[in-house]
Amino acid sequence: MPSTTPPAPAFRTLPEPAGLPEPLPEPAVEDLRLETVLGVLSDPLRLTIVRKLLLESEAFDHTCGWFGLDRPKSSLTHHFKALREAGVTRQRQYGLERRSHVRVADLEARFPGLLALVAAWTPDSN
Amino acid sequence: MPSTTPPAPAFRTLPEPAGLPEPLPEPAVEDLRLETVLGVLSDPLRLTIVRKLLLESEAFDHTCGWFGLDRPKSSLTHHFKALREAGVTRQRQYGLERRSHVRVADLEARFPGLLALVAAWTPDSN
DNA sequence: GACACAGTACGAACTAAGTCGAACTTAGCA
DNA sequence: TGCTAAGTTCGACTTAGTTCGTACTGTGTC
Repeated sequence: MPSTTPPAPAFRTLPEPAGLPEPLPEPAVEDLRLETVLGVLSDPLRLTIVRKLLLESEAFDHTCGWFGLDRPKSSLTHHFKALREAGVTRQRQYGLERRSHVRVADLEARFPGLLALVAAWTPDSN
Repeated sequence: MPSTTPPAPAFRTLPEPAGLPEPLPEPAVEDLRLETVLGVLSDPLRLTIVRKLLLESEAFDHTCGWFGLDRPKSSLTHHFKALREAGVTRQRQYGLERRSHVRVADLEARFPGLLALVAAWTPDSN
């Protein structure tokens, strides 16, 4: 065989900085529900958000604005809240900004392999 | 370590019998969409159906009645159709009966690991 | 204090999805 | 021929979710 594909890099996580604000209310790891997580990920905009966090993170967490999504702010609030309440992302308040990151370890523990599918997803056909 | 957990049994597939009727209309493997599949699996009843097919199949495919679901027939038709149109199950008409089975190979090819999550799912909490 | 800014909360309008009864279709069988 | 059973189709209703405008909250800055 000419070249072997690497095992599964998929995505990486950045180390958690010290002295972070408390996360906003979210479900505990053991309360994560597969049907809820799948439901919240069955939306292209939210898949885009999670995928971008997994593959293109430049920092530990990111504000809504960083994603460059062309939707009214109230719509974005709605989707980021849905992701957090399903347990897919964690949000922290930094002064004015509210930053999100994916709960990689928690999701891998409960639903191993799910995030790799999100990372491999592409918006358009295919 | 006392005992190593087996790699990933998860579920098995039964061989396809010869001379089956043509499958009902369904998306091709390359047309399977992650967001659609996740959406159709974000329902406890449909997760129950797919999980039961994966873990408790007694034959290659099964009728709606086999599942023992306590819902009106028109509701069941709706859910089985949703699963088929999302590409999760394949349905064939045998005389009066319409039997379903999971498209294991197709789903594993497109979304590896997804079915293992469904197989590991449990209806109530956790 | 006044302002700009990031984001939320609320609510209304709209859309998609679930639920299910009733009527229909079709195969098998007596 | 007519019954029965498996399942569909249709339509009405209900529920849940999306979208987004407007008003609001809280922080930092001048």
